[in-house]
Amino acid sequence: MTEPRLSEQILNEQRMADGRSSSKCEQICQTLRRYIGSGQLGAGQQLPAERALSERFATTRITIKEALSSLEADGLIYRAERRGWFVAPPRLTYDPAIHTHFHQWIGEQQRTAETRVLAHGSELASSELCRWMGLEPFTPLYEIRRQRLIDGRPVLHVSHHLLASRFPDIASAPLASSLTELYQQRYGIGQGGASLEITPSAARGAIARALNLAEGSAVLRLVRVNYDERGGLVDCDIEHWRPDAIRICLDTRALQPLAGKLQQTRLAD
Amino acid sequence: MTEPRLSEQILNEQRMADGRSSSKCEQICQTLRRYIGSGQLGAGQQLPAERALSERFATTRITIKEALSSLEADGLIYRAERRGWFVAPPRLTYDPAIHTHFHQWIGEQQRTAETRVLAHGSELASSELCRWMGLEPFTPLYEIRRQRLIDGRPVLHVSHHLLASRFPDIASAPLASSLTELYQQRYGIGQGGASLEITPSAARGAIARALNLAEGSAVLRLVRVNYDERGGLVDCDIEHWRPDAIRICLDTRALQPLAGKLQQTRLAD
DNA sequence: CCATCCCTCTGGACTAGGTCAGTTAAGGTT
DNA sequence: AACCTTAACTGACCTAGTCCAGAGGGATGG
Repeated sequence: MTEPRLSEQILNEQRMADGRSSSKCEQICQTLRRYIGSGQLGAGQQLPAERALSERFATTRITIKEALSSLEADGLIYRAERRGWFVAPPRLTYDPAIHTHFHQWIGEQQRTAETRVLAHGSELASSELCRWMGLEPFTPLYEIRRQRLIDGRPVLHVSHHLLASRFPDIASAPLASSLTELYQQRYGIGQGGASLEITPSAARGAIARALNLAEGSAVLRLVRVNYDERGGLVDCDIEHWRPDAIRICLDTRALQPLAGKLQQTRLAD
Repeated sequence: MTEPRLSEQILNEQRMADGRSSSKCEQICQTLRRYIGSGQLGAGQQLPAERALSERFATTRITIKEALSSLEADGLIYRAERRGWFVAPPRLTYDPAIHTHFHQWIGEQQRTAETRVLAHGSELASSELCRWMGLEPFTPLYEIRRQRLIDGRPVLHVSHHLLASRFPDIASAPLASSLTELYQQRYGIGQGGASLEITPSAARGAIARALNLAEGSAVLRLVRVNYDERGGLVDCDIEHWRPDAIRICLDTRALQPLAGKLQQTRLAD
């Protein structure tokens, strides 16, 4: 038997995982994980302060911090800047193919949504936007930066970049509600699919602040270029999600019959 | 003017970002970022040791570590356990709709690929697998754990779970090459789309070791349930990617004409 | 009733070291 | 040429604090 077999190898691994005295940091993680898993710490509940935990686990705050960061990366807990650590609520399911209104979509998952406009104004397309949207340099755009909260917790920072030519007088519109609806009702522009780019990234500056995250902590970046029903360019959304807040689900079975068409579109870009 | 305007607000922010003396950690990040951006540190090149950096930046190793971790989260650099820090190569582009063979796909992006079998053997479907694959409890499966390397660097840990009934005598097959090809040539099973779930997660145990990552560091988990051309279930892959190694791209424009069908499929599940 | 001040609690950021365990390459041995 | 030993070097992981700034609650004053 030259090949390793699961029955031997994986059992060994499990034995190791159980038997081997793992690092202190990992022990703390496991303990907290069990508390959360068993429901002794419920969703939304606050954890003891870092200082308190470091005493109870007989270690320093740095080690506790590392353990908490690790659980945070896993999406089990989240931090609220200078307020404490909390058990994370379940993730939202995001299906890029079904683009309904944010508030409706959240409502369907029995959660409450809120949108705040951070800033908005005219701009010229940056080189990155030109690449994503396939634009000429110096194309005028209109930028809208928004923050979205679920159950009172900020989970998303979006920067919308609209084709200025298609959205005259957008500044006077109500920007805190659904843009999809606004596009449809005021400009007669409907949804006709999008091209997406999903990249694990790090939060910096305004984005970190908007999401209550530390500088440089991991986020999920989602660049979304939206098209109308006739395939015309509409806008580009740069979304930064708290990594614990979502799960992206999609199904390529429906795509299959059009694979040829898709590849043509890609080559044409 | 009650609404905030980008021209004021965002410029202020930029001024702040420039003018405000940011944290030491952030300064280190920026300096290294510039070195990498300008090409003074090229892809694959090793950074000075943490101790050396802490001297040059006149700070402690903990601060340096934090800065490096932050750049790691961004995908600019990566660590090789106890060997040092290196500038990360460009990300691979992963299109879930176009499922070609791993080695071919990597080759197209001018990189070299390698696959290692870690373990394999029979198993019974876990409760999670039952949920993802829509199986009855106690369904026999065959698990194959593999590690995939690009340009010699481990970037992916996959755990394949095949329907044992469809793959008799799989243990004797060459598992280090393409499974897609094996399915087709030996079992006459082709690719007919998949359902995906993308979740930011944390690496633990064997996965962290296989990817040369620290316990609890961020990874991208991709659960992929594959179907054949007639919509029959084939297998489920649980992929854990180094977050700096990929970028997921997809296009829902091709999906649009079939949106009705997709929703039906979803409801039927 | 409401605004304001202040005080306490929280995490954020940092210093200044330490020990331990893999990795690696150079040198020596067979 | 193939193997082993060794020592230097690396990050991993840890201790034991300090100081700071934001968040929030309670007391106070209008």
